Order: sequence, then C-alpha cells, then structure tokens
Amino acid sequence: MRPDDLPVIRELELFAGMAEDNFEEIMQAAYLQRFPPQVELIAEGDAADFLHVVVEGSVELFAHDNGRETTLAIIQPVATFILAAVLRDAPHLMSARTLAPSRILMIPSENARAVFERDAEFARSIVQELSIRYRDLVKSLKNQKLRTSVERLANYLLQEHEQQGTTGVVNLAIDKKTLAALLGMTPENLSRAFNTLAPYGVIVDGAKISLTKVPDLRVLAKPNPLTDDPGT
Amino acid sequence: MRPDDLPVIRELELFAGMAEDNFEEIMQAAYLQRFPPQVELIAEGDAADFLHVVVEGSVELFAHDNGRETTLAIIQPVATFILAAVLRDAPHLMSARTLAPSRILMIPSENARAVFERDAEFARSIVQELSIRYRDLVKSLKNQKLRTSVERLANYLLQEHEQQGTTGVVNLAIDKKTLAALLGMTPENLSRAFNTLAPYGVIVDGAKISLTKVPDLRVLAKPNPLTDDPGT
DNA sequence: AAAGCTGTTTGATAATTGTCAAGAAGCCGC
DNA sequence: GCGGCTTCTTGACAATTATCAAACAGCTTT
Repeated sequence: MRPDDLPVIRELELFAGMAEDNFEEIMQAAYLQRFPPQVELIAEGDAADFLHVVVEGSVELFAHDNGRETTLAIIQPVATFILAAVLRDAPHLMSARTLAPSRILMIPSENARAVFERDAEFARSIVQELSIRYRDLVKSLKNQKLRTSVERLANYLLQEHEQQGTTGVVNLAIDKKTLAALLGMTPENLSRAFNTLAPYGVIVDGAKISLTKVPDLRVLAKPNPLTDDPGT
Repeated sequence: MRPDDLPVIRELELFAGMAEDNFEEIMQAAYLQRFPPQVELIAEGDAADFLHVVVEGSVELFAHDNGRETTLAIIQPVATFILAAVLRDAPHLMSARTLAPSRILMIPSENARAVFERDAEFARSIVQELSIRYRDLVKSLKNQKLRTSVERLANYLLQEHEQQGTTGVVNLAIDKKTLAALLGMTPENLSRAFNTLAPYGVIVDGAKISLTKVPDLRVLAKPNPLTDDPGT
C-alpha cells in the first residue's frame, strides 16, 4: 500500500470515527491490489469474503437473470461496496467488474465483522453508510418504475451536470453501453433517447454532451430530490 | 397497549437482543395506535419522526413521481418500516398507508436513535435488519430491470405459493390494483398477464389463484434465489 | 329490486421499448 | 496509409406495456 493511501481511506466516513488500533488491525489484514479494466472482482452467488474499497479507478456493479444483464450502480473512488453481503455473511447478489484500471482495497470480511462487533463508532458509521445506500436504492427503484427511459436519461444528464460543476457540458465517465444498462435500456434505445433530447438542447459529441437549454431539459425531466439526489 | 403485544414486539429480531431497560425505555416512549384501512401514515418528504412497527394488519409503501404512483413494498406483521429514514433523520422517500385495519407501534425517532447510540446489541440488530432490507431492494431492482411483467407475476405467484404452504392455491392478500403497482404494471396489464399464464395452469377466481401446473410455471418464471428469496 | 359504488376485465389503439441487421465513425497496430 | 477492431448509430420491425373507453361483477345502500 502506498503511504499516502492510508489517510484517504481513514477519512472515508466509514472509517473516520473508529479507534486507531482497530483501524490498524483492519488495514493490516487488508491488501491493496491493482486491476486492469474489465476484470470481474466478484461474481453473483459467491461468498462475501472481502469488503471492497475502490481507492482509484471505478467499478461497475451488475447482475444477471433470465439471460439478461443489467448495471445496478457505478462506484467511484473513494467508496466501499458490497457492505450488506459482508455484514450478513451471505452470497453476493451482484457481480462487480472494474471499468478502468483500478486499485481496490480488500478487507477480509471476518476482520471487518470482528471490529464491527467491538467498535461502537465503526458500527454507527456502518449504519449510516448502509442507510445511505438503502435510500439510494429506493431512489433507483422509483426512477426505474416511475419514469420512461428518456426521462431517466434527462435526469441523469442534469445530475451529472450539477456534479461536474454546471458548466453546460457533461462528460460521460462511462461508455454508452454501460450507461444504457445503468439506465435500464438497450444501447440502441439510448442512442434514440439522445436524439429525442436534441430539441431540449442536448448535443452529443462522443462522450461530450453539451446542454444548451437546461431550463427546457428540466421541464421535461422534472427532477425530484426524493428520486434523484444521491447520498442523503 | 395490550399486555400480549409486548412480548411479540420483544421477539422481533430488531429488539430481541437489547437490554431490558433500554427496551422498556423505548416502549414507554412509544405508542400503539389503531388505524382503519387506507389511512396515510406517512407522506413522502415528511420528517421521520417515528419508527413504525406493524403489529397487526398490513401497510403499503408507495411513492409518487411524475404524476404516477408505484408500490415499493407491502409490510406484513410483525415488522418495522422506514428504518433508514429514522436512522439518518432524513425526509421519507416513500409514503405509507394502511391496507387493512391495522395496529401500528410508533417509536419516537429520537428515542430509537438514543438507545441505538448506547445499546451495542440493538445497533447490531439494526445493521442486520438494514442489510436484509438493502438486499431485498437489490432483488426488487433486479426483478424490475431483468424481467417482463408476466415473468414478475409468475415469480410472485410461485413465491406466495411457497409461503402459503405449497397447497396448489394462492390467496392474494392484496387487491389486484395494488398487486399491479407492486409488480410495476397497470391493472389492465395484470389482468392480461393472468390470461397469459392460463396455459401454465394459473386459474383465477377472484383473489383465489389455483396453480395446477407448477413445474410448467417454473419453466416460464425461472425463479432465482438471488432475485427472489426474501430476507436473506 | 334499482341505483350507485368499487374493482376488475376486455377491446381497440397508441406509446414505449427491444431485437435484428447493417452501416458509420473512431481507434489501434502494422 | 490500410485493414481490422470496437463502439455507436440508424432503419425496419416486433414485442411489450400503457392508455382510453366501455362493459361487467360483486357490493352496499336505499
């Protein structure tokens, strides 16, 4: 592990409050590994042997059923994933693969659970983290059930637009195939959805999306904090 | 509160392990109330003032967006709901209404959080409960994104069939309008989905559904523990 | 029994989304 | 530069799902 990685991980909300010696115990059992893109880190149905932390790069959580595949979330650094499976010592419900070259911290589940049992501050953080993740999932489900694919795309663009600094340009961090899966549609349909949004000032140039009529786009998208705002 | 309610609540996994005096503190601050059907207990956007426990009856969790409404879950006794909002002291993402005449235990959020801060056993239980709920939501999202409406209905019937004792008959506990919303479709479509399942031995007589060709139905539904089995 | 509910079903039609096939655009290695 | 590759887009079509309108069934009320 690089010396400058540790403080960054320490500052993750999940670890920030815990006792120093517990943090050290966890970190000594953990190891940091580099992965190239498109490596499957976790497969659905596997046991949850490690709590994962994306330190660098990005990770896609996806799932199969029925011969189809969908993307459930994209994890950006620095964040943990598959916490619930680790805490319940249950099989993974989702698979995970790297999207970019990534560095992943892997904490053996047993160590994470052991420290959780005795460090009240860590337990509190876990509850907060889980609650946030739960609520984000509720939002995803509402998004999926209550909106059309064009509306989902419009809201995604507005969301990214804000997070990227409201400059009038959105850079897609993931390729369009993955974005389509995340938004619950086929790549062909995503392409058509972008065309549908052209009259609302959405100009596509590869991964660079310009938004020239944000107010119009907002009228179409009808963004709603109770469906869109992540992390609350 | 009825004298025989307390032990039932005490045996909920959420409360089972906690210290007796903490349990008493929570229960003294709480109150149990009766509600007729179709009463809105919680509205989206409201503050999470109480942790709710369905002691008797049933509760529907639903949400609005975009002028549409969908059902996210049906809560059967004895179970808690809206735990995540309470823990984060954040606005509700879902509304809740009684479906049947119900008795609801309402625990002031502050008391729940206070005891959570000091009772490690309670904290542990909350983490387990939250993890289960998180995983159930992942399953709902997979169900919604990876299956057609007919497949969702088929799996719902098989699921209920098992839970009701595998007798060849499923009794719908909720009306078809609500079931349609839960499965993410319109009532008209649910009606047609039942017709589609007729060749697979699904016979509808009001709320009584007979399954005469379960193996055939399973071939169509392709049930998957990682998408269907609740509470793991 | 008639009237008025609510919940459900059916029919006709439209909107949305997916599938299959092919073309276009960009990128990489040689 | 030129293939050869991947990614994305477009077109034609099919499947799925929703919408609107009407009919029907089972209630309760009068």
